[in-house]
Amino acid sequence: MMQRKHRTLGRPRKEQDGTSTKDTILHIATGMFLEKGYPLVSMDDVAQQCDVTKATVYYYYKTKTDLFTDAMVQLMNRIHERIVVILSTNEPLKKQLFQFAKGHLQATVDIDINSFMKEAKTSLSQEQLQLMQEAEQKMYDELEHALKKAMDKGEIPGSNPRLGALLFVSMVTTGNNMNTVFKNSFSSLDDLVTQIVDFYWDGLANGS
Amino acid sequence: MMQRKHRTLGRPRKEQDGTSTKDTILHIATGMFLEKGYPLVSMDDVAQQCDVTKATVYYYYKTKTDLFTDAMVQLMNRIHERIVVILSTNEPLKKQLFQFAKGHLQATVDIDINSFMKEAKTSLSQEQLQLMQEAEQKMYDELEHALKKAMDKGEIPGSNPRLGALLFVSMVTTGNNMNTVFKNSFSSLDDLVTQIVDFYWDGLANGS
Amino acid sequence: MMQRKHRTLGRPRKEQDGTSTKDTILHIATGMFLEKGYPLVSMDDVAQQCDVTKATVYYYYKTKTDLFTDAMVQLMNRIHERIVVILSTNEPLKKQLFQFAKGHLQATVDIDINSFMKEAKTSLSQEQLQLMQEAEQKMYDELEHALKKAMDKGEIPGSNPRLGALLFVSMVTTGNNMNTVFKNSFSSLDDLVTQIVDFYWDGLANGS
Amino acid sequence: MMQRKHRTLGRPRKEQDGTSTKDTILHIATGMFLEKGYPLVSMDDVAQQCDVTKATVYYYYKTKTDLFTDAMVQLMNRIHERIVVILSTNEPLKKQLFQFAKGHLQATVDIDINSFMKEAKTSLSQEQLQLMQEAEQKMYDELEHALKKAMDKGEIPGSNPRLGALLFVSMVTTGNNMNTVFKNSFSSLDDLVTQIVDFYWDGLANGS
DNA sequence: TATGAATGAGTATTCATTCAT
DNA sequence: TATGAATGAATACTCATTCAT
Repeated sequence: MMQRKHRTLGRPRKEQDGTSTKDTILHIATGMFLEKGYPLVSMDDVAQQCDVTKATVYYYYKTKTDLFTDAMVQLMNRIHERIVVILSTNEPLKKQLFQFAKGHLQATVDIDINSFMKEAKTSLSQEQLQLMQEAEQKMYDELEHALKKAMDKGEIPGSNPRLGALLFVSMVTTGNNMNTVFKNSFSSLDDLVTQIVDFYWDGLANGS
Repeated sequence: MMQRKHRTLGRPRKEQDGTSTKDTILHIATGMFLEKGYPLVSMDDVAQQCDVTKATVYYYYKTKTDLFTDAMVQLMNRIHERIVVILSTNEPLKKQLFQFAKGHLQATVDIDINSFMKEAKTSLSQEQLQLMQEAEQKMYDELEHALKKAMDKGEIPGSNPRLGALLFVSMVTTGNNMNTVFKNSFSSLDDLVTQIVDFYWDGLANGS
Repeated sequence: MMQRKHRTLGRPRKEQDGTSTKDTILHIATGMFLEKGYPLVSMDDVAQQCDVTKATVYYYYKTKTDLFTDAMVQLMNRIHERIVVILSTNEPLKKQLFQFAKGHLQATVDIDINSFMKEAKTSLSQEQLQLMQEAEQKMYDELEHALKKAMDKGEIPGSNPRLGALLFVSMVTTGNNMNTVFKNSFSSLDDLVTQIVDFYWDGLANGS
Repeated sequence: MMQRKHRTLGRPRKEQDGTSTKDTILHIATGMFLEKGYPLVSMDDVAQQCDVTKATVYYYYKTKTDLFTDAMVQLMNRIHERIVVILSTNEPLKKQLFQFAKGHLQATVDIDINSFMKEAKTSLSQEQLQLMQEAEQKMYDELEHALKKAMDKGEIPGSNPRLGALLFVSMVTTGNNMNTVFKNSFSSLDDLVTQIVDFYWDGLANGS
């Protein structure tokens, strides 16, 4: 009862666990934005979840849109890195796609980038939007590049690689939502992922 | 206390253009929700766009979530009807899919049902959520049914028709967003739709 | 204790005394702005003084600057009317000036228009500033006009009437502040007003 | 814990340009207060303009009101000194007044002491208010003294010298504001100053 | 059927101030 | 001497909702 009801004024010592306050905020905020969407996350909420005051959040991020932009860009950069790692192996493309999809679906949160971009468009500054779009592009670029390489190698027939990249991400994202819509149809995550990748690979008309 | 304006009995009042106030509100609100998303549309906004007072909106819709639910359910029902019409023809499945996709892309607004449901989840009552989910299911049911029929007829090989339905909608929806991401790649709407449906049909590995 | 701790929700009856809520707010706000200056009056303060909620204040005045502008313009209009009344008599100019000065000094509050304009300049919109400046000009115009007429009639020698108007108001305003600075020197308000008008009339070098 | 940079003992540290940090802050803050008024200048603003951190400002000035008081007192002292210099010459009073007025008007900023005192009154401590008022009085004392001397010498007729001092300052200050109200009427600063001093000297009824 | 007036709870943001280093 | 981190309280403004008419 006497421990930390009222936090002491001024500056307490740095976090014990080595993570800076700024990173903590960014990390927690990212999760909240993903879970509830930009408009439904208030700075109050973020501060409370981070166990700091709102003023502290504002000390590190000048506006809510700044926090959001930072969170999203950093998130997309992390995804990008994962993509790079996966796609830089010598595995066949289909296996790489499987790994990417599985990783995406394993993330507890539902990362629907498109819906985020839309939500944000109304609120973000031009500059912030551009930052996010650049990070987004980088992700797709990587996938597109891998598809193109596979086409060049003859691994898959030639077609529009950009479209292929976008559609793949959209299908994987949909897989995430499926849990909600009809969870009981798939025995395991692997099963779901396999089916999605197969579908992507073979289309409706060429299934086994 | 008795000053109500004289009014023809029995017949609901109509505006000059034949639409009732209630319908006008629902119609306009639908558009606004689609354009900006649930949290960014205020009852004030709706009232203003409808050229009535906020109180009038509340006269017809008890809460904002009621308005939203009604709007979305009605929208999905309309889409459902359209699907029914398209899928009840004797055309080959692929052509039907093309027609559906094209209709979807022609709608100026970007109907990303999944992101909508997520946005709303926090705010809606259990009952309202269920209403919306039922309407959503009905849409997918129809598509799924058509896929199953095509499988039965041997038009396409057998596979998970539910998954097929979901993925098709996700791909078409993605097509809507493409304008933003890389607008310049397609000569026309038909071109885009064709490519998406082809991709859906043949997959990555079976392109022409 | 049970009477009006929590004011009932919804809309209570119109004010008993016939003044509309909007007027009450404007009136009270005017006094507060005059007393403390624009930045030191918060919308919360205003609401509290008016015994309504902040939301009610915003119901009538969309922004704080709107409220301020309205308050100042209305105030200057009132002063303008008083000037018109006083200057439209057939009394000699000096007596008219005396009456104006006395009325100004009798107002409990210290109306230092110049300082208000300065304070406001940072916060107001171009449009709002213009509204205030127009109201201000109208006041000075009236005085200037009276001076010019007196010059034409030969009541006073010709000189810059605009400058004369501005300086007169500045001197009268200073009289208001004198209470603070050296209150004990004047036996009565009439005494102070007389001395100021005399000074204005005769200057430093032509005193009795 | 011992890492203080080596430092010459005894002599207070100076910036390259010879002004101490404390003086820099005071100087810059003075300008900001004059330009925007007490409430509209934040400690953050001051720190930023001074290119130090807020904590540094607080290192030298315990509170914002302290900073303000110091700034204003020092400013009034400087003005006082200037008055002393001007009034201690053997020039005729009218010429001295002209010089004072011109100096006042040349200062880019609009020093309306009265409005400043009012703005501050709510925030300052009793002690701080007294400090400022003393500095203010000293200024007026000097002018009053000069007027009295001129009366004693018969240079001007006898009248209330305190009132004369106050009104003079008020008229000169008004001159400063005139730029805004009707800028185009005066060919030059000298012209404006001359007219004001003439008006002060001769009054409305004794112009040339 | 429709509305004007009012509200309580929130939302983003700012600010003076403190304190350990 | 100087600062980076943190805070509590305020500030302007919004919004879903209610109710008497």
